Amino acid sequence: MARKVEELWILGGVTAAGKTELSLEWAEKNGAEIISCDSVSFYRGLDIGSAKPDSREQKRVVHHGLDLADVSEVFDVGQFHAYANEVIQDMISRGKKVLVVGGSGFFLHGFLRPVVDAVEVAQEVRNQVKATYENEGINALLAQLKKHNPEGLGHLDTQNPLRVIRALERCVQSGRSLIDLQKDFEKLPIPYAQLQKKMVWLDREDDEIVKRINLRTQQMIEGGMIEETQRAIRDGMESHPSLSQSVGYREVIEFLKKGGSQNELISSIVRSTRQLVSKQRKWFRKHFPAGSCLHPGPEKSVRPDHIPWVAGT
RNA sequence: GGGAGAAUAGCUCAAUUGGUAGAGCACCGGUCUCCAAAACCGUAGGCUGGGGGUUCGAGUCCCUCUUCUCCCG
Repeated sequence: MARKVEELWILGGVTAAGKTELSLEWAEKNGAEIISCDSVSFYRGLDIGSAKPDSREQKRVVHHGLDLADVSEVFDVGQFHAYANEVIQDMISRGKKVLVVGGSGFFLHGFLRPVVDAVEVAQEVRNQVKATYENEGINALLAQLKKHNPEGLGHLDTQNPLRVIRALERCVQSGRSLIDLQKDFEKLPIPYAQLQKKMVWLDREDDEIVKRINLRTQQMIEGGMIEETQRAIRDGMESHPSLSQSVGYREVIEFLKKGGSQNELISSIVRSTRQLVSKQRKWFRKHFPAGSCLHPGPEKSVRPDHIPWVAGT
């Protein structure tokens, strides 16, 4: 008698492809709860610009992964997966199906492969490395890194300040070399291995996506995204290292500072949203299983019972 | 009608006294172990508005045509 294997349903997809509606329909029919995997929807107050499911939609299906942090604090992939792990255990113990929905590649990656190790960098180390970078530049960081890594820096992108900062933090914190840390990292087990992953990602023809992005951006601005951004700024979003650079909010912040017409604002948001879609497509093609791209025709929606789920690893 | 200026990559603009056209952005491709909707790297892209002239050599100087902008009537 085989024991029952629980599933982890993962619905990915590019921005504006229609993930939200499809996820609600599928979850309703299957008695699932949803874990949102959207790096901007994690934050309280960022509702319109992140296209967060609204209160009516949240009433249709129980949602997790929304409103977990303030815009002044960083909610990183490690924290997200600590959270997701707990929520998933709980959902399974309550007999609920688990549906992960989102378009944030790096955060989705954490369901498929290890993305964090055990090294927890203390705030003092973080501050110290940051101060060195700000006062002395990236070369000072590389010099320190070389002391910690007589055998070389492995695959580190030495031109990318963020990568170098992260690398040095981990070396200082752990007292170990990058190559050493890398070896341990490679031994980490596949996450959520006890669950059978069922994956699909939603995409649409470019013309169709552009139409949807145009419409949606217009609606966001009319729906109060500028005011939402002003509130978020007041709550400290600008001190957040990546949130203030996120698609849409970045453009509104610039609009608030430099002015300009609303049409220019909208077209700049549309442009960066299209860039995001392009990056997302590349990510899904590379990291999701072959054949897991769901591509409805123009103006078409997908029947939730017709989703061609593909087994993931 | 008269005068002035401009025309260079998809866009905005560079190019010392005339010496085989560069950058930013966009596009396309790629990287990434806790800021990832971020950050970083790379490729490609031009008969320099058309035609003629001067010169060893013209984006650059001269003539002409076209288009656009501004000013005066």
